[in-house]
Amino acid sequence: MNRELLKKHGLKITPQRLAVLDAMNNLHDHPMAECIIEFIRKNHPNIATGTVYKTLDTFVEKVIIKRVKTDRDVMRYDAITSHHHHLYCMESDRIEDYVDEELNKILNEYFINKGIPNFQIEEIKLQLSGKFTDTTQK
Amino acid sequence: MNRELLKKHGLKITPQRLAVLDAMNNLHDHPMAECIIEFIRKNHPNIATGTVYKTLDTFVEKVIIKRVKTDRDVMRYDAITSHHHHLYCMESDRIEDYVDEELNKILNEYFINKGIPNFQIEEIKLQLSGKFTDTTQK
DNA sequence: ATTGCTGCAAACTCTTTGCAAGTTC
DNA sequence: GAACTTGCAAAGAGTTTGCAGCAAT
Repeated sequence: MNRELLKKHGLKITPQRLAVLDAMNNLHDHPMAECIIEFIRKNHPNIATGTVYKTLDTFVEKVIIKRVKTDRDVMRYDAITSHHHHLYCMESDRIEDYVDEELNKILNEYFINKGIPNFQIEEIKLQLSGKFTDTTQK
Repeated sequence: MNRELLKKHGLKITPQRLAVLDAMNNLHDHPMAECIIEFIRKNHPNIATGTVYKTLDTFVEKVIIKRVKTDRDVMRYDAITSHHHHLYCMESDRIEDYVDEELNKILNEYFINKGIPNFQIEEIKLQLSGKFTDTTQK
């Protein structure tokens, strides 16, 4: 539950923070701040832009969410779930998660054996660029 | 040579464009626009900020360079060389190229066999986040 | 001569900041 | 009541745009 999530990270429980978490749970497509604000304002019309940005920053700091960025556009945010990669279409600017444990295993083993000089790996993330071939636009 | 590169892409050869290309050749660390401008102004003090941005956009369009973006900061640019991945340190914000043909081969084979439903892959790129363990700060 | 490019400055977008007033624990 | 959080509005950074004049072909 969201209240416990906040408590766990030593954050005070406020309607604004709950609203941002709620938005993150409901907006699945790596929303940008603007979408999050728009979503929240439906039920909570007076929330300030600055508050949402501050809240998102706080959550990023506490690793409740992560930032995502493509080569083209503004900041987006990603609720933390399992370790996943991104499928990205340049044309539509759509981003989808891609989870593949088999791939993670291969990559982990590969780098454990090989290593990289002067670099200690903490996270391996793929960005697969290309085109979505389904018709349902998200 | 830079002049031929421009000609090949149907772009007029101008001192400003040559200067941007020269900067890209000399600045190896995925420079941001600001650094590029600063570099160029050493020899070419009157170049306009807007011109550099326009030139970079033109080059991105013609695929002479690419955009790179981390989760934190501004746009950076990357001279096109061979297919490479990125090592990225969150602390220092440093980015290095990582070239690994063996890895590319493994990834290509993996995805040729496996495929992704509703997605046609055009490019596979890794971002390896972690820490640089050498002392020479770039 | 034609087309394309540059410089300039103003405008724009997204994000951050400062602070007084209000909430949460 | 102490510490933190919010709303607001203004400022900031980075980037884009419009256009008159200039340069390249």
